[in-house]
Amino acid sequence: MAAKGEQTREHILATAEKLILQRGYSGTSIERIISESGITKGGFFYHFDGKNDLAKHLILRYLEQDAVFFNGLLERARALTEDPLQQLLIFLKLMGEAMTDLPGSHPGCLVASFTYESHQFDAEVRRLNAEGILSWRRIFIEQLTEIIEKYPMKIELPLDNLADMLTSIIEGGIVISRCLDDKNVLPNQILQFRNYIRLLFEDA
Amino acid sequence: MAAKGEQTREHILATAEKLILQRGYSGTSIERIISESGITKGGFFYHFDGKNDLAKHLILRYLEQDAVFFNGLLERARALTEDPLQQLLIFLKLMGEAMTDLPGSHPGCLVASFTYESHQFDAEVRRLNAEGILSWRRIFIEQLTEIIEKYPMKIELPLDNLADMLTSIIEGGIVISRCLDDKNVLPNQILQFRNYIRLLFEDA
DNA sequence: GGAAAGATACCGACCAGTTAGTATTAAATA
DNA sequence: TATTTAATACTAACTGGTCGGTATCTTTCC
Repeated sequence: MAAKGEQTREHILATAEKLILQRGYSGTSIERIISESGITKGGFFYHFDGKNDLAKHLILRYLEQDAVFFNGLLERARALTEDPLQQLLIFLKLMGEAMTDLPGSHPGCLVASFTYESHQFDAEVRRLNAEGILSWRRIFIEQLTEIIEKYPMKIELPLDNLADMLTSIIEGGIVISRCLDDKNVLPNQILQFRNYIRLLFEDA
Repeated sequence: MAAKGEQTREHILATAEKLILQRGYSGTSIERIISESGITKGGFFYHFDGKNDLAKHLILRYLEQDAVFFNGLLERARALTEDPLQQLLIFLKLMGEAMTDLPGSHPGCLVASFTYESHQFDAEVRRLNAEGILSWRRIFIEQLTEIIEKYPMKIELPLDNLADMLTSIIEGGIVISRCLDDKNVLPNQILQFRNYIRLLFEDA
Protein backbone atom coordinates (compact mmCIF):
# COMPACT_ATOMS: atom_id res chain seq x y z
CA MET A 1 0.00 0.00 0.00
CA ALA A 2 1.46 3.33 -1.08
CA ALA A 3 2.37 5.98 1.46
CA LYS A 4 -0.35 8.37 2.59
CA GLY A 5 1.23 11.06 0.46
CA GLU A 6 1.21 8.89 -2.67
CA GLN A 7 -2.49 8.18 -2.20
CA THR A 8 -3.27 11.88 -1.79
CA ARG A 9 -1.21 12.74 -4.83
CA GLU A 10 -2.98 10.12 -6.97
CA HIS A 11 -6.35 11.39 -5.69
CA ILE A 12 -5.45 14.94 -6.68
CA LEU A 13 -4.39 13.75 -10.14
CA ALA A 14 -7.57 11.74 -10.69
CA THR A 15 -9.76 14.62 -9.58
CA ALA A 16 -7.81 17.15 -11.64
CA GLU A 17 -8.05 15.04 -14.79
CA LYS A 18 -11.81 14.67 -14.42
CA LEU A 19 -12.34 18.41 -13.98
CA ILE A 20 -9.87 19.43 -16.69
CA LEU A 21 -11.62 17.23 -19.25
CA GLN A 22 -14.86 19.05 -18.41
CA ARG A 23 -13.66 22.64 -18.38
CA GLY A 24 -10.20 22.66 -19.85
CA TYR A 25 -6.95 23.22 -18.01
CA SER A 26 -7.33 27.02 -17.74
CA GLY A 27 -11.01 26.73 -16.83
CA THR A 28 -10.11 24.50 -13.88
CA SER A 29 -8.76 26.51 -10.96
CA ILE A 30 -6.56 25.06 -8.25
CA GLU A 31 -9.32 26.16 -5.91
CA ARG A 32 -11.81 23.92 -7.70
CA ILE A 33 -9.42 20.97 -7.69
CA ILE A 34 -8.63 21.19 -3.97
CA SER A 35 -12.26 21.78 -3.12
CA GLU A 36 -13.38 18.70 -4.97
CA SER A 37 -10.53 16.52 -3.70
CA GLY A 38 -10.83 17.64 -0.08
CA ILE A 39 -7.41 19.13 0.57
CA THR A 40 -6.06 22.65 0.98
CA LYS A 41 -3.84 24.93 -1.06
CA GLY A 42 -0.82 24.08 1.07
CA GLY A 43 -1.41 20.38 0.51
CA PHE A 44 -1.65 20.92 -3.23
CA PHE A 45 1.59 22.89 -3.32
CA TYR A 46 3.31 20.32 -1.19
CA HIS A 47 2.72 17.72 -3.91
CA PHE A 48 3.08 19.95 -7.01
CA ASP A 49 5.42 22.80 -7.86
CA GLY A 50 2.57 24.75 -9.40
CA LYS A 51 -0.17 24.34 -11.95
CA ASN A 52 2.14 23.65 -14.90
CA ASP A 53 3.82 20.95 -12.84
CA LEU A 54 0.39 19.41 -12.25
CA ALA A 55 -0.17 19.44 -16.02
CA LYS A 56 3.15 17.68 -16.58
CA HIS A 57 2.34 14.93 -14.13
CA LEU A 58 -1.17 14.60 -15.49
CA ILE A 59 0.09 13.96 -19.01
CA LEU A 60 2.77 11.55 -17.80
CA ARG A 61 0.16 9.62 -15.83
CA TYR A 62 -2.27 9.66 -18.75
CA LEU A 63 0.27 8.31 -21.24
CA GLU A 64 1.35 5.61 -18.79
CA GLN A 65 -2.26 4.49 -18.27
CA ASP A 66 -2.95 4.57 -22.00
CA ALA A 67 0.12 2.47 -22.74
CA VAL A 68 -1.04 -0.06 -20.14
CA PHE A 69 -4.51 -0.10 -21.71
CA PHE A 70 -3.34 -0.47 -25.32
CA ASN A 71 -0.63 -2.98 -24.53
CA GLY A 72 -3.03 -4.96 -22.35
CA LEU A 73 -5.49 -5.32 -25.22
CA LEU A 74 -2.69 -6.15 -27.65
CA GLU A 75 -1.33 -8.84 -25.37
CA ARG A 76 -4.79 -10.33 -25.01
CA ALA A 77 -5.19 -10.33 -28.77
CA ARG A 78 -1.79 -11.92 -29.22
CA ALA A 79 -2.64 -14.62 -26.72
CA LEU A 80 -5.75 -15.52 -28.71
CA THR A 81 -4.20 -15.95 -32.15
CA GLU A 82 -0.83 -16.04 -33.87
CA ASP A 83 -2.06 -14.29 -36.99
CA PRO A 84 -1.05 -10.59 -36.90
CA LEU A 85 -4.07 -9.43 -38.92
CA GLN A 86 -6.49 -11.29 -36.67
CA GLN A 87 -4.63 -9.87 -33.68
CA LEU A 88 -5.34 -6.34 -34.90
CA LEU A 89 -8.98 -7.16 -35.67
CA ILE A 90 -9.41 -8.70 -32.22
CA PHE A 91 -7.62 -5.75 -30.64
CA LEU A 92 -10.04 -3.37 -32.34
CA LYS A 93 -13.05 -5.44 -31.33
CA LEU A 94 -11.81 -5.51 -27.72
CA MET A 95 -11.26 -1.76 -27.81
CA GLY A 96 -14.74 -1.22 -29.19
CA GLU A 97 -16.17 -3.37 -26.39
CA ALA A 98 -14.17 -1.48 -23.77
CA MET A 99 -15.60 1.79 -25.08
CA THR A 100 -19.11 0.33 -25.14
CA ASP A 101 -18.75 -0.71 -21.51
CA LEU A 102 -17.95 2.80 -20.32
CA PRO A 103 -20.72 4.13 -18.01
CA GLY A 104 -21.26 7.21 -20.19
CA SER A 105 -19.63 8.99 -23.08
CA HIS A 106 -15.86 8.78 -23.09
CA PRO A 107 -14.68 11.54 -20.74
CA GLY A 108 -12.11 12.76 -23.22
CA CYS A 109 -8.46 12.50 -24.15
CA LEU A 110 -6.03 14.61 -22.16
CA VAL A 111 -3.66 14.83 -25.13
CA ALA A 112 -6.37 16.38 -27.30
CA SER A 113 -7.54 18.63 -24.48
CA PHE A 114 -4.01 19.93 -23.93
CA THR A 115 -3.51 20.31 -27.69
CA TYR A 116 -6.50 22.65 -27.80
CA GLU A 117 -4.86 24.81 -25.14
CA SER A 118 -1.32 24.29 -26.28
CA HIS A 119 -0.21 27.90 -25.71
CA GLN A 120 -1.04 27.58 -22.01
CA PHE A 121 1.76 25.07 -21.32
CA ASP A 122 5.53 25.16 -21.24
CA ALA A 123 7.64 23.46 -23.88
CA GLU A 124 8.10 20.30 -21.82
CA VAL A 125 4.38 19.64 -21.44
CA ARG A 126 3.91 20.25 -25.17
CA ARG A 127 6.76 17.85 -25.92
CA LEU A 128 5.27 15.14 -23.69
CA ASN A 129 1.94 15.69 -25.40
CA ALA A 130 3.50 15.13 -28.82
CA GLU A 131 5.38 12.15 -27.46
CA GLY A 132 2.03 10.61 -26.62
CA ILE A 133 0.81 10.71 -30.19
CA LEU A 134 4.13 9.38 -31.45
CA SER A 135 4.06 6.46 -29.02
CA TRP A 136 0.59 5.46 -30.24
CA ARG A 137 1.84 5.69 -33.80
CA ARG A 138 4.76 3.37 -32.99
CA ILE A 139 2.57 0.74 -31.30
CA PHE A 140 0.25 0.58 -34.29
CA ILE A 141 3.04 0.65 -36.87
CA GLU A 142 4.64 -2.35 -35.14
CA GLN A 143 1.48 -4.36 -35.57
CA LEU A 144 0.92 -3.20 -39.14
CA THR A 145 4.48 -4.13 -40.06
CA GLU A 146 3.84 -7.72 -39.01
CA ILE A 147 0.62 -7.73 -41.02
CA ILE A 148 2.15 -6.58 -44.31
CA GLU A 149 4.83 -9.24 -44.08
CA LYS A 150 2.05 -11.78 -44.46
CA TYR A 151 -0.74 -9.96 -46.29
CA PRO A 152 -0.45 -7.67 -49.29
CA MET A 153 -2.20 -4.32 -48.99
CA LYS A 154 -4.93 -3.64 -51.54
CA ILE A 155 -3.87 0.02 -51.64
CA GLU A 156 -0.22 0.91 -51.19
CA LEU A 157 0.03 3.49 -48.47
CA PRO A 158 2.49 4.60 -45.75
CA LEU A 159 2.09 2.75 -42.48
CA ASP A 160 2.31 5.87 -40.34
CA ASN A 161 -0.75 7.28 -42.12
CA LEU A 162 -2.69 4.10 -41.43
CA ALA A 163 -1.44 3.96 -37.85
CA ASP A 164 -2.49 7.59 -37.36
CA MET A 165 -5.94 6.78 -38.67
CA LEU A 166 -6.71 4.78 -35.55
CA THR A 167 -5.66 7.75 -33.42
CA SER A 168 -7.81 10.03 -35.60
CA ILE A 169 -10.80 7.76 -35.28
CA ILE A 170 -10.46 7.63 -31.49
CA GLU A 171 -9.91 11.38 -31.08
CA GLY A 172 -12.72 12.24 -33.47
CA GLY A 173 -15.04 9.61 -32.04
CA ILE A 174 -14.50 11.05 -28.58
CA VAL A 175 -15.38 14.57 -29.75
CA ILE A 176 -18.58 13.43 -31.46
CA SER A 177 -19.57 11.20 -28.51
CA ARG A 178 -19.18 13.99 -26.02
CA CYS A 179 -20.69 16.65 -28.19
CA LEU A 180 -23.79 14.59 -28.95
CA ASP A 181 -23.71 12.83 -25.57
CA ASP A 182 -23.98 9.53 -27.40
CA LYS A 183 -21.76 6.79 -25.97
CA ASN A 184 -22.21 4.55 -29.03
CA VAL A 185 -20.44 6.82 -31.47
CA LEU A 186 -16.90 5.96 -30.38
CA PRO A 187 -17.30 2.16 -30.46
CA ASN A 188 -19.02 2.47 -33.84
CA GLN A 189 -16.15 4.54 -35.21
CA ILE A 190 -13.62 1.99 -34.01
CA LEU A 191 -15.57 -0.74 -35.78
CA GLN A 192 -15.54 1.36 -38.95
CA PHE A 193 -11.77 1.47 -38.83
CA ARG A 194 -11.87 -2.29 -38.31
CA ASN A 195 -13.92 -2.55 -41.53
CA TYR A 196 -11.29 -0.55 -43.37
CA ILE A 197 -8.52 -2.83 -42.13
CA ARG A 198 -10.49 -5.86 -43.31
CA LEU A 199 -11.08 -4.32 -46.71
CA LEU A 200 -7.40 -3.43 -47.00
CA PHE A 201 -6.03 -6.85 -46.07
CA GLU A 202 -8.65 -9.55 -46.44
CA ASP A 203 -9.64 -11.17 -49.68
CA ALA A 204 -13.07 -10.25 -50.94
CA MET B 1 -19.48 47.67 -47.45
CA ALA B 2 -20.60 46.81 -43.92
CA ALA B 3 -21.05 49.50 -41.32
CA LYS B 4 -18.05 50.47 -39.24
CA GLY B 5 -19.54 48.61 -36.30
CA GLU B 6 -20.00 45.42 -38.31
CA GLN B 7 -16.35 45.52 -39.36
CA THR B 8 -15.16 45.95 -35.78
CA ARG B 9 -17.40 43.15 -34.60
CA GLU B 10 -16.09 40.80 -37.30
CA HIS B 11 -12.52 41.80 -36.37
CA ILE B 12 -13.17 40.97 -32.72
CA LEU B 13 -14.63 37.59 -33.71
CA ALA B 14 -11.71 36.71 -35.99
CA THR B 15 -9.16 37.68 -33.33
CA ALA B 16 -11.04 35.86 -30.59
CA GLU B 17 -11.29 32.66 -32.63
CA LYS B 18 -7.55 32.67 -33.34
CA LEU B 19 -6.65 33.16 -29.67
CA ILE B 20 -9.25 30.70 -28.36
CA LEU B 21 -7.96 27.95 -30.62
CA GLN B 22 -4.49 28.54 -29.13
CA ARG B 23 -5.33 28.75 -25.43
CA GLY B 24 -8.89 27.60 -25.07
CA TYR B 25 -11.90 29.74 -24.25
CA SER B 26 -11.13 30.05 -20.53
CA GLY B 27 -7.46 30.64 -21.16
CA THR B 28 -8.30 33.59 -23.39
CA SER B 29 -9.20 36.64 -21.34
CA ILE B 30 -11.27 39.52 -22.65
CA GLU B 31 -8.24 41.62 -21.87
CA ARG B 32 -6.14 39.56 -24.28
CA ILE B 33 -8.78 39.73 -27.01
CA ILE B 34 -9.21 43.50 -26.79
CA SER B 35 -5.47 44.05 -26.57
CA GLU B 36 -4.82 42.03 -29.71
CA SER B 37 -7.74 43.54 -31.64
CA GLY B 38 -7.05 47.13 -30.61
CA ILE B 39 -10.24 48.13 -28.84
CA THR B 40 -11.15 48.71 -25.21
CA LYS B 41 -13.24 46.83 -22.66
CA GLY B 42 -16.14 49.17 -23.22
CA GLY B 43 -15.94 48.65 -26.96
CA PHE B 44 -16.02 44.92 -26.46
CA PHE B 45 -19.10 45.12 -24.22
CA TYR B 46 -20.80 47.39 -26.70
CA HIS B 47 -20.74 44.57 -29.28
CA PHE B 48 -21.20 41.55 -26.96
CA ASP B 49 -23.33 40.93 -23.87
CA GLY B 50 -20.47 39.18 -22.17
CA LYS B 51 -18.00 36.41 -22.73
CA ASN B 52 -20.61 33.66 -23.12
CA ASP B 53 -22.36 35.81 -25.74
CA LEU B 54 -19.05 36.04 -27.58
CA ALA B 55 -18.82 32.23 -27.51
CA LYS B 56 -22.34 31.96 -28.93
CA HIS B 57 -21.56 34.27 -31.83
CA LEU B 58 -18.24 32.58 -32.43
CA ILE B 59 -19.86 29.17 -32.84
CA LEU B 60 -22.65 30.56 -35.05
CA ARG B 61 -20.05 32.24 -37.24
CA TYR B 62 -17.86 29.12 -37.31
CA LEU B 63 -20.73 26.83 -38.36
CA GLU B 64 -21.83 29.29 -41.04
CA GLN B 65 -18.32 29.44 -42.50
CA ASP B 66 -17.95 25.68 -42.34
CA ALA B 67 -21.24 25.17 -44.14
CA VAL B 68 -20.10 27.57 -46.86
CA PHE B 69 -16.81 25.67 -47.16
CA PHE B 70 -18.33 22.17 -47.27
CA ASN B 71 -21.18 23.14 -49.57
CA GLY B 72 -18.79 25.02 -51.83
CA LEU B 73 -16.64 21.92 -52.31
CA LEU B 74 -19.72 19.74 -52.80
CA GLU B 75 -21.11 22.06 -55.43
CA ARG B 76 -17.80 22.03 -57.25
CA ALA B 77 -17.71 18.26 -57.17
CA ARG B 78 -21.31 18.07 -58.40
CA ALA B 79 -20.48 20.43 -61.25
CA LEU B 80 -17.68 18.12 -62.38
CA THR B 81 -19.58 14.82 -62.53
CA GLU B 82 -23.09 13.41 -62.23
CA ASP B 83 -21.98 10.23 -60.47
CA PRO B 84 -22.60 10.52 -56.71
CA LEU B 85 -19.67 8.28 -55.76
CA GLN B 86 -17.24 10.23 -57.92
CA GLN B 87 -18.68 13.42 -56.46
CA LEU B 88 -17.74 12.25 -52.97
CA LEU B 89 -14.28 11.11 -54.08
CA ILE B 90 -13.70 14.47 -55.77
CA PHE B 91 -15.04 16.30 -52.75
CA LEU B 92 -12.56 14.44 -50.52
CA LYS B 93 -9.69 15.12 -52.91
CA LEU B 94 -10.59 18.82 -52.99
CA MET B 95 -10.79 18.91 -49.22
CA GLY B 96 -7.42 17.23 -48.92
CA GLU B 97 -5.96 19.81 -51.29
CA ALA B 98 -7.52 22.66 -49.34
CA MET B 99 -5.93 21.32 -46.17
CA THR B 100 -2.58 20.89 -47.93
CA ASP B 101 -2.71 24.52 -49.07
CA LEU B 102 -3.07 25.87 -45.52
CA PRO B 103 -0.02 27.96 -44.55
CA GLY B 104 0.62 25.85 -41.44
CA SER B 105 -1.07 23.14 -39.43
CA HIS B 106 -4.84 23.48 -39.30
CA PRO B 107 -5.55 26.02 -36.51
CA GLY B 108 -8.22 23.84 -34.96
CA CYS B 109 -11.93 23.23 -34.88
CA LEU B 110 -13.99 25.47 -32.64
CA VAL B 111 -16.58 22.75 -32.09
CA ALA B 112 -13.92 20.37 -30.74
CA SER B 113 -12.30 23.14 -28.70
CA PHE B 114 -15.64 24.03 -27.10
CA THR B 115 -16.44 20.35 -26.54
CA TYR B 116 -13.26 20.01 -24.48
CA GLU B 117 -14.45 22.86 -22.26
CA SER B 118 -18.13 22.05 -22.45
CA HIS B 119 -18.85 22.81 -18.78
CA GLN B 120 -17.73 26.41 -19.27
CA PHE B 121 -20.67 27.29 -21.54
CA ASP B 122 -24.41 27.72 -21.11
CA ALA B 123 -26.90 25.25 -22.54
CA GLU B 124 -27.44 27.26 -25.71
CA VAL B 125 -23.78 27.29 -26.70
CA ARG B 126 -23.58 23.54 -26.01
CA ARG B 127 -26.72 22.98 -28.12
CA LEU B 128 -25.27 25.01 -31.02
CA ASN B 129 -22.06 23.01 -30.73
CA ALA B 130 -23.98 19.74 -31.04
CA GLU B 131 -26.01 21.20 -33.88
CA GLY B 132 -22.76 21.67 -35.75
CA ILE B 133 -21.83 18.01 -35.62
CA LEU B 134 -25.37 17.04 -36.61
CA SER B 135 -25.36 19.38 -39.58
CA TRP B 136 -22.11 17.82 -40.84
CA ARG B 137 -23.62 14.37 -40.40
CA ARG B 138 -26.69 15.40 -42.45
CA ILE B 139 -24.61 16.80 -45.31
CA PHE B 140 -22.59 13.60 -45.59
CA ILE B 141 -25.59 11.28 -45.19
CA GLU B 142 -27.30 13.06 -48.09
CA GLN B 143 -24.38 12.30 -50.34
CA LEU B 144 -24.02 8.72 -49.10
CA THR B 145 -27.74 8.10 -49.67
CA GLU B 146 -27.34 8.99 -53.33
CA ILE B 147 -24.34 6.69 -53.57
CA ILE B 148 -26.03 3.58 -52.15
CA GLU B 149 -28.92 3.99 -54.57
CA LYS B 150 -26.46 3.27 -57.33
CA TYR B 151 -23.68 1.25 -55.71
CA PRO B 152 -24.02 -1.67 -53.29
CA MET B 153 -21.93 -1.43 -50.10
CA LYS B 154 -19.39 -4.20 -49.59
CA ILE B 155 -20.10 -4.08 -45.86
CA GLU B 156 -23.60 -3.28 -44.67
CA LEU B 157 -23.37 -0.45 -42.18
CA PRO B 158 -25.46 2.50 -40.96
CA LEU B 159 -24.94 5.66 -42.95
CA ASP B 160 -24.67 7.90 -39.91
CA ASN B 161 -21.66 5.89 -38.72
CA LEU B 162 -19.97 6.30 -42.09
CA ALA B 163 -20.89 9.98 -42.25
CA ASP B 164 -19.49 10.48 -38.75
CA MET B 165 -16.25 8.85 -39.82
CA LEU B 166 -15.41 11.82 -41.99
CA THR B 167 -15.96 14.12 -39.03
CA SER B 168 -13.83 11.80 -36.88
CA ILE B 169 -11.04 11.79 -39.41
CA ILE B 170 -11.05 15.58 -39.66
CA GLU B 171 -11.20 16.16 -35.89
CA GLY B 172 -8.56 13.55 -35.19
CA GLY B 173 -6.36 14.67 -38.07
CA ILE B 174 -6.47 18.22 -36.72
CA VAL B 175 -5.38 17.06 -33.25
CA ILE B 176 -2.47 15.04 -34.62
CA SER B 177 -1.43 17.82 -37.03
CA ARG B 178 -1.34 20.41 -34.29
CA CYS B 179 0.23 18.17 -31.70
CA LEU B 180 3.04 17.07 -34.01
CA ASP B 181 3.09 20.40 -35.87
CA ASP B 182 2.89 18.46 -39.11
CA LYS B 183 0.57 20.00 -41.70
CA ASN B 184 0.54 16.88 -43.88
CA VAL B 185 -1.22 14.67 -41.36
CA LEU B 186 -4.72 16.04 -41.94
CA PRO B 187 -4.68 15.82 -45.76
CA ASN B 188 -3.27 12.31 -45.47
CA GLN B 189 -6.03 11.27 -43.11
CA ILE B 190 -8.66 12.63 -45.48
CA LEU B 191 -7.15 10.61 -48.29
CA GLN B 192 -7.26 7.52 -46.06
CA PHE B 193 -10.97 7.98 -45.64
CA ARG B 194 -11.20 8.37 -49.41
CA ASN B 195 -9.46 4.98 -49.74
CA TYR B 196 -12.03 3.44 -47.44
CA ILE B 197 -14.89 4.86 -49.50
CA ARG B 198 -13.33 3.42 -52.65
CA LEU B 199 -12.90 0.02 -51.03
CA LEU B 200 -16.52 0.11 -49.80
CA PHE B 201 -18.11 1.06 -53.11
CA GLU B 202 -15.82 0.36 -56.02
CA ASP B 203 -15.30 -3.01 -57.62
CA ALA B 204 -11.89 -4.56 -56.90
C1' DG C 1 -29.22 75.66 -43.06
C1' DG C 2 -28.19 75.43 -38.50
C1' DA C 3 -29.36 74.03 -33.82
C1' DA C 4 -30.99 70.38 -31.05
C1' DA C 5 -31.81 65.70 -30.18
C1' DG C 6 -30.89 61.02 -30.91
C1' DA C 7 -28.05 57.09 -32.42
C1' DT C 8 -23.78 54.79 -33.02
C1' DA C 9 -19.34 53.41 -31.67
C1' DC C 10 -16.50 53.40 -28.77
C1' DC C 11 -12.99 54.89 -24.14
C1' DG C 12 -11.11 54.10 -19.75
C1' DA C 13 -11.54 54.16 -14.73
C1' DC C 14 -13.32 51.37 -11.43
C1' DC C 15 -15.28 47.32 -8.94
C1' DA C 16 -15.81 42.83 -6.55
C1' DG C 17 -14.34 38.48 -7.02
C1' DT C 18 -11.01 34.97 -8.43
C1' DT C 19 -6.53 33.47 -9.45
C1' DA C 20 -1.79 31.15 -8.71
C1' DG C 21 1.32 31.16 -5.50
C1' DT C 22 4.03 32.10 -0.81
C1' DA C 23 5.25 32.12 4.07
C1' DT C 24 4.47 30.37 8.26
C1' DT C 25 2.62 27.21 11.31
C1' DA C 26 0.56 22.85 12.76
C1' DA C 27 -0.64 18.04 12.66
C1' DA C 28 0.26 13.32 11.42
C1' DT C 29 3.26 9.59 10.87
C1' DA C 30 7.18 6.53 10.96
C1' DT D 1 12.02 13.19 17.36
C1' DA D 2 12.59 13.87 12.58
C1' DT D 3 10.17 13.73 8.54
C1' DT D 4 6.15 13.94 5.96
C1' DT D 5 1.93 15.94 5.01
C1' DA D 6 -1.11 19.45 5.43
C1' DA D 7 -3.65 23.97 7.12
C1' DT D 8 -4.10 28.82 7.32
C1' DA D 9 -3.55 33.53 6.28
C1' DC D 10 -2.07 36.41 3.08
C1' DT D 11 -0.37 38.78 -1.39
C1' DA D 12 -0.28 40.71 -5.94
C1' DA D 13 -2.09 40.21 -10.25
C1' DC D 14 -5.76 39.15 -13.09
C1' DT D 15 -10.59 38.42 -14.23
C1' DG D 16 -15.41 39.57 -16.15
C1' DG D 17 -18.18 43.15 -16.02
C1' DT D 18 -20.24 48.09 -15.07
C1' DC D 19 -20.67 52.79 -15.66
C1' DG D 20 -20.15 57.57 -16.73
C1' DG D 21 -18.21 59.63 -20.28
C1' DT D 22 -16.64 61.41 -25.28
C1' DA D 23 -16.61 61.85 -30.35
C1' DT D 24 -18.86 61.51 -34.43
C1' DC D 25 -22.64 60.89 -37.37
C1' DT D 26 -27.60 61.17 -38.51
C1' DT D 27 -32.20 62.84 -38.10
C1' DT D 28 -35.60 66.16 -36.82
C1' DC D 29 -37.34 70.62 -36.19
C1' DC D 30 -37.59 75.56 -36.55
